[in-house]
Amino acid sequence: MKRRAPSDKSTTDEECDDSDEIAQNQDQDDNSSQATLSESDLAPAEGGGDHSGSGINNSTIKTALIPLNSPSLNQLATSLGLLITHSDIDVNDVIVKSECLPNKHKQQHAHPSVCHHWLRDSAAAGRILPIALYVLDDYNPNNSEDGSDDLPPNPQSKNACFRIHPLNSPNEHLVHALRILKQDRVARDERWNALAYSRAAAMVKSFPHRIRSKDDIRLQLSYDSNDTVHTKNIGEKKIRAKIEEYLNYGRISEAETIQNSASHKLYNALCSIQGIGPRRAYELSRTGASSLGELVERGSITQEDVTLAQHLELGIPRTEVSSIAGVVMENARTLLPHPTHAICGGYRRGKSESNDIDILITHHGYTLQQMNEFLANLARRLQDMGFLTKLMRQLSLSDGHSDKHDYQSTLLGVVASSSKYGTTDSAQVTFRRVDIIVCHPHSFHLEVLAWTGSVMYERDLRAFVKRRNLKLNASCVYDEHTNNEVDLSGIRSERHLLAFLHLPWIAPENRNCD
DNA sequence: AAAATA
DNA sequence: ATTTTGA
DNA sequence: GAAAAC
Repeated sequence: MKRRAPSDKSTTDEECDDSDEIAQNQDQDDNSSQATLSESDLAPAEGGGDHSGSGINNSTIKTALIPLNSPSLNQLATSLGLLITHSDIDVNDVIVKSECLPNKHKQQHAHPSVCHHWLRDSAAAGRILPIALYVLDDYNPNNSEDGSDDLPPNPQSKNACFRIHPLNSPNEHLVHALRILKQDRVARDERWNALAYSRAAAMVKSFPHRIRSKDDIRLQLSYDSNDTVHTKNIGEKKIRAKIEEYLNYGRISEAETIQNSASHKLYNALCSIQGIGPRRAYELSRTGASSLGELVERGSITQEDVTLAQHLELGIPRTEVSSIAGVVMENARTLLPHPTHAICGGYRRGKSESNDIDILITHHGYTLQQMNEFLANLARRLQDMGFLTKLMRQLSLSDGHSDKHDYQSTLLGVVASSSKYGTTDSAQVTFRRVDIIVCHPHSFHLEVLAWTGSVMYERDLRAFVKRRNLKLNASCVYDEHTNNEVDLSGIRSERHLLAFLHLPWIAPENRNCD
């Protein structure tokens, strides 16, 4: 994913063909975004007792940010005896100070109660969520599977997985400048600073209109009592200053300096080499060398690596992505009757050029074990025919099954893609990075979600569900405390999955947060 | 570097 | 003021 | 166990 140099100027529109084989049709009644609170939702939280604490006991004081434009939430908060005060940061928001149970951890209550995250999450979702997932006692995912209606996106959310991030932003320049700053922080091994810039860039990317002045930002966001604009993920100190500089002068001088520095260029070149990540690139780029060539001569890297990197740096047009996937699937079908597959990654997000090709394959009625064996066979087949030329992650294909079923379910490799009209024979081959992933059919939609990205979308997705004590990875969802896996066999589509997780449906083309 | 928590 | 930041 | 991979 990071393989893309700063010049990520995605060339424009190309109908993102929806030849996704994943069914994501789902009837949603789009009625009530002004959800009403059903009795059953409220009941468990009302332990009884007097008013000012009503049900929620008097341990700690937590705060939650709630948008004012959600009257039902305010009403709800009041009915629970929560204190609502105006924040001095943000006029459109209020701070709810609630007496709330300590979140997580073991509890020995006689009656069910919800953690304060419920309120905050409801605020984030812009609507009142069912409490089932927030009940602190035994959580049973099956009795809360109500959600076949999409939640609306929330442009003001701090979480990328609630916002819309189209492929092309009207503020591409600013976003690009922020990304350069991000890259620089990565290069300096300042991981968290880099994350902050990524978040800020994603936030800007989600603005639907061109920003020319602070007033433009106000239109989408909120301001505090001092008439100062405040935007989530854009702090008051550093990043705010950079953006103001941009608004005033049309550029961020630090970004330009970075972009012109030789060490920055060398660092990026190094990172594009397989097996060299931030750490080694950092080390090598400060050995005094000024070019890759020099490092090759010193023996730090090989010419072969450099040449391969040059191939892999080239964007892959959509047509080629689907034709490569076609070759893979054609061979897959000789080993497996009717596979289900999806092309994920940037392709699914609608990018006109991809950095690599992510193909996800499953099969109804197969176990993960069987899928893994299938993948090993597929790998061998693709290698034998000379299509798959390199395996980055070696699959141990000890054909005699030695108990140790150490087959893997992801294949990271390189294929030789003959650029179609290659009139000339040998020379017209381009090497492309391909990831082939197999999974259990029950986790298919979750895998699709995970392999579609973007990185920031995934990050915020997982951060968000974690606050409900759910852990999510590419292949399963489970309860953090009980370690019980959530049964996903009833999930019919990626969209259904998102509804199940109480997340809004963001079309893949709008997950381009990075 | 920013936001959440204590 | 300290902790968290995706898995 | 660190780095790199997604």
